[in-house]
Amino acid sequence: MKTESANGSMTIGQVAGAMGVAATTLRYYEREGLLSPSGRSRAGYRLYDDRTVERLRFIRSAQAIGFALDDIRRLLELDDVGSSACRSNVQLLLERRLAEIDRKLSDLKYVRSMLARALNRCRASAGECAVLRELRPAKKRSRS
Amino acid sequence: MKTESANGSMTIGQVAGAMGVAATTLRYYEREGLLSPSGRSRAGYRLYDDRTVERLRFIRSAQAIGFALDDIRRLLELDDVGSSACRSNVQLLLERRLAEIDRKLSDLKYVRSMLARALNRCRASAGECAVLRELRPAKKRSRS
DNA sequence: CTTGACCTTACATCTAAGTGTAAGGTGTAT
DNA sequence: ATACACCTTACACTTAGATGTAAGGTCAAG
Repeated sequence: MKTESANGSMTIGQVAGAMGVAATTLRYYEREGLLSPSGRSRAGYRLYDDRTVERLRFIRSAQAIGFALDDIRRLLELDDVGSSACRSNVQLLLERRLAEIDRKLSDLKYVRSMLARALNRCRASAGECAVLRELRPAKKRSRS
Repeated sequence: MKTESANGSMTIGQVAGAMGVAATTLRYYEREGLLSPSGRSRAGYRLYDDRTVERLRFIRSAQAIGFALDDIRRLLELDDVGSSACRSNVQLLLERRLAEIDRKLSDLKYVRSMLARALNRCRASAGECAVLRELRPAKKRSRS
């Protein structure tokens, strides 16, 4: 197998390796209509180009923040229709999604502040815990 | 059933109604060790107080931004040990989680910018689409 | 010209997070 | 005292998002 990846055609394994996902996952995404290879080799191997990689990055990011593949597919379809199709409901859907993202953003900030508060309480309390002291026998404690 | 909810004891249905989750989901969370009722009535009904509601809010927020219940349980456990337990690994875990949240934050910003860009393209393109014009027959278009 | 890493399809299985169902107890309003 | 909304447990089922398995084709290297 040619190990070219800067070019516009990489195999499923190369994409998978580059993006840290399983090749089977890419086939799964294809079945679900999220990500098609740009073409096939004579032997039937899937061939991907750089646009596909970008698309995959979007999918994984959207997934990481809690979007279902089904939602993500719809978002990608919006992008796919390009400038040619009707826009009235597209706009509406995008606006709803942005609002949803902003809700997630505030959830994220809420959870973050909870954890940060816990971490502060943790750091504030007495410097070291008993177990940790046990593990470092020779070091004398600086402040009683 | 007494319909008191400002007090420190509400039934599962009241909590569920207030938070917009199914009562069965609360029982499920209990089985999974995320959320216990503060007590039981003589008849065996679960009774929840305001702290439980706060906890539920955290669970739902964390879930919304893509954390698994399993992770959330661990985070809640950190909080539960309070100031009494050993802290060495707790601190480490909190720091890792905060880093993860910050990663999610950048994913969120990335996806948000993609959608916002799409929305802008959408708004910029020709004002109205054909279907929308069809639907409003009597209104003359202001800028040909 | 065969070995071994990679690819193909099709189908079965797994996990997380619920949801549904059955069979029964509770509490209060009429 | 009975209807009705709500609660209980226990267990089966569902859905999303993969993962694993079987049976085979492809290709560069030795």
